[in-house]
Amino acid sequence: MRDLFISPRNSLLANWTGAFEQAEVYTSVADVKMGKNDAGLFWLHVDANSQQWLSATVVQILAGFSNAKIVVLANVPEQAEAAQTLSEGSVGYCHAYSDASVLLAVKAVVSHGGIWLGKDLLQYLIATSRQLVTAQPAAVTSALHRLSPRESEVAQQVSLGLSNKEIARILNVTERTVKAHISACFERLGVKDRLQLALLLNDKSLS
Amino acid sequence: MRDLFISPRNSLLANWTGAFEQAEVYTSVADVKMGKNDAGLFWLHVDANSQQWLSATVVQILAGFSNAKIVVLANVPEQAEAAQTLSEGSVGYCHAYSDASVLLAVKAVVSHGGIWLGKDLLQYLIATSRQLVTAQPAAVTSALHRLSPRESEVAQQVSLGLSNKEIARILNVTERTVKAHISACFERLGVKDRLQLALLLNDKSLS
DNA sequence: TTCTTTACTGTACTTCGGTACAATAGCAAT
DNA sequence: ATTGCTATTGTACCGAAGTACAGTAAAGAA
Repeated sequence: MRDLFISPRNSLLANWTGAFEQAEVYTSVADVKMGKNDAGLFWLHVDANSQQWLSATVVQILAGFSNAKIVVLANVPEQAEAAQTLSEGSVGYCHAYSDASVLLAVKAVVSHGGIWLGKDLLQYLIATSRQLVTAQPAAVTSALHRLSPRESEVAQQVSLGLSNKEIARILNVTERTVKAHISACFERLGVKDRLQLALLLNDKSLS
Repeated sequence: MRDLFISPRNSLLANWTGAFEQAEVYTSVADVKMGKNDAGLFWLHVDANSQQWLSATVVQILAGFSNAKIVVLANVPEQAEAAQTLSEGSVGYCHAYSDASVLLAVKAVVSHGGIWLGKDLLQYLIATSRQLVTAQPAAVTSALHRLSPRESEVAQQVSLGLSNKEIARILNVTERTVKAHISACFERLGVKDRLQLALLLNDKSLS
């Protein structure tokens, strides 16, 4: 099966030819020469905010080639976009910077009739689906419960966007103490910096 | 990675040993002898109406073996059961009568950090999730529209918690360029650091 | 009493984020 | 042709964030 990469830019070309020696790269579907019934795997490389182009391109490919399969490579993976494009007929959605071994696995799955999604996205789908059936308590509270009272307090201020200095002033302790609490939060919640802590406590984390 | 089949009966033994010569078959997790940090792929064979046993077993395995992965083989696949067990930490769910080639594919996927689901289940998940992930809040899209395409892309990666270095690698530009885009975002959106940018794009406006 | 957890602080250090000066180049509109 | 926006990169610098390796003090559980 031919591998046809449709990309507005060439930044990831090396990655693709590394995965598939026969990879063909185009900037537009219109450039593709292929029989209506030939089998082809289209890899659509999309930037953020390209939903319209993506949508139109998927329709165009599926209308023009009856045995085409489409996998979307997203620079900025997003659940809504994934759901949209999969419902329009794509059979895969993953990070654009996935390395060669992943691309090979994706091809193996979709060429056998499967659908490929990244782990984060899948778990998100599973989690949200379950919410529809059983309204679960927020994961946020369980995260906060793994912290000591003071740590929890500091964590919440971090998640509002306050700096260490500001938090220290508010709590009337030294900045060093704030750092100590924050480091403890990172350790206990398994995150690596204050931004990820904030995302976690704002319940925007996918992992 | 060892393949450990946990099954109440031996009816499918031949199938498994056909797929994995080294397959080990047990009737209970308690019989498994394995170091706490050894890597192992547990295949749990479940009948219909075994949700409780399944749930308990998954928890037991994940608690006892830190590098274990779990795939559920269901005699009677069911969406609710799949969603349940996947949310508890399983990384695969498929038909117990899947043939050897499928089992090998499943192993390939999960050993690379993926999740294996059948197509029906996936589409169910996508369909239900779409109801939840409709449109982004207007404030977010209007914020993104005040940025150039590249800036918007970078901003969204920031709001996922990525570091400058990671973003640079993904976009295949230098860290300096990423910094330039991010600074431009700050200026245009009137925020002062990446954390507030992330909160803004996650629609958690500051109080 | 000893052990554990929590809260707090100090010094020194490295890394990361962000800004201040730039500059080059493409592309589109006037 | 000039103007303006976008994308890119460079060097240098400063301050914030975070870690390493400490220590003190109080309270509650064993």
